[in-house]
Amino acid sequence: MYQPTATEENYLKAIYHLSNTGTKSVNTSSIATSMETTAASVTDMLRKLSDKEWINYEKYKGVKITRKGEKVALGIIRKHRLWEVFLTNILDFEWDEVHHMAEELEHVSSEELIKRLDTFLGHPKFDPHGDPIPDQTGKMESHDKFNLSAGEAGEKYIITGVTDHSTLFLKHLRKYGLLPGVTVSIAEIMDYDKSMLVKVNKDKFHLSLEVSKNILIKKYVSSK
Amino acid sequence: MYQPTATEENYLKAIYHLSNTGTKSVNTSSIATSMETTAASVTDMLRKLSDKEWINYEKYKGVKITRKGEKVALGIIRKHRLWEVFLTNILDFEWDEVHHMAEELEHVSSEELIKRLDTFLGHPKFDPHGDPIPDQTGKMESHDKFNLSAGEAGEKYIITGVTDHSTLFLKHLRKYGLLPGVTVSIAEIMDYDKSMLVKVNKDKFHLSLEVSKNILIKKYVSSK
DNA sequence: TACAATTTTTAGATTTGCCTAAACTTATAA
DNA sequence: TTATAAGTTTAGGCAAATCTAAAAATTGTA
Repeated sequence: MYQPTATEENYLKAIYHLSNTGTKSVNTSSIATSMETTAASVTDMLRKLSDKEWINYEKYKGVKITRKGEKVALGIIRKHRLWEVFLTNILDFEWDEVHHMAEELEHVSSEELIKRLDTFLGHPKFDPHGDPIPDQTGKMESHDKFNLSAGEAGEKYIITGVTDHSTLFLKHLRKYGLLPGVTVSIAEIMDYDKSMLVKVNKDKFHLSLEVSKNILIKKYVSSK
Repeated sequence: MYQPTATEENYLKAIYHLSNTGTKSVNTSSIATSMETTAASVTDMLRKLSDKEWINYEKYKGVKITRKGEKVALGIIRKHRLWEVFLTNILDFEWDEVHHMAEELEHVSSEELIKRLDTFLGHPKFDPHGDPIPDQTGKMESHDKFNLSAGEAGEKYIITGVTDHSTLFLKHLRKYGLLPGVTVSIAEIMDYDKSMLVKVNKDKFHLSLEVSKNILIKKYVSSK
């Protein structure tokens, strides 16, 4: 059993995320893009990760994360998301401010620390962006989410998350109060560009398809 | 202005601490000992720290920290001690468990994070071991402390800190409830070995000189 | 199918932080 | 005062993570 370096942890996290977007094996260049580095650097690292059995790697054939590697990745994702909850709920940061800090905090190694942080925060199931927090064994909730862009006029929904995690997008949504947990109803969907008029409390906003595609929702059901 | 690496921060912290124990300039081997590395490695690093003007370094003549370097060191010490308060007061760790975790957390870079943590914790002036926490400008309280070994029989004191920060010593004191803030009175001082009988609440303990030398106290004054 | 375009890997360097061994300074003691 | 001990620096190297440029493999297409 090896102790991954912070860099190795970041590669495994990236590979894990890329594995879950497409189903097939992940290729070098997509990792390079997501890590903002070169393909050559990725190849170097893939050999190392493979030696340590966190991935299965065959030259020119791409990468598949192993169960061991997935465990490492889920551990990091758990830490990242718990720290995000801490930063927003306890230190009052906005949801668009916490990512970078959590990227540093996630590499603090103590398991006991994260266990106690989890307890202190009340065992949260989702982070401020609506992403599920894995438990110590790596399990997490994944309640059926769909895009606001697929919602119907006249219907009422609850925001559960986002698919675009960029600061720009998160800030944009914050301006309208479009945060996880908030109830929105679709007043009207425009035929010509699929943009929509939505009602949040007493406010009405016009959302482009670009925006609604990146908001995740679930059906509204009264009382929880 | 350079951004120090975590390693550079650790060297500056060590040099700062060594500067405050003795008054003269710090030598290579004492840094090597405290960093648990070799003299050769230290020499390498001293050149780098000197280039960045965090220390004044002359070959064979030892090192003096500059005002710039002191600022870096105090920033790290501030972070370290605030995180220690967080770990003990909020996450309920014992005072002998927090050092290693704080060593990692102190290198998380966000200034805003530490500012908010400070506010959340209620602007504590001392860490769990009684060491003063520098404020944002580097200032800190340094209330006159003296060693329990210099206390007098019959007198009452309040524990304010320790000079030995080893886990072993801290655990030992915890067993007796000898923590900062606790009131102790000296019942008797043995002539032959300077060991003492102390009363803490209703309990009486025998403390060796070895132990009493490493406990810091102030005079007891009723109400506050 | 063959060759051009794309993707991936290799080769060779660089930087940071560390090491050992050897050389060099400074301090100490006969 | 000079030899030896103690402390410090230099030289040469290593591992991790990165880079650019060049070579090799794969893929796509005429």
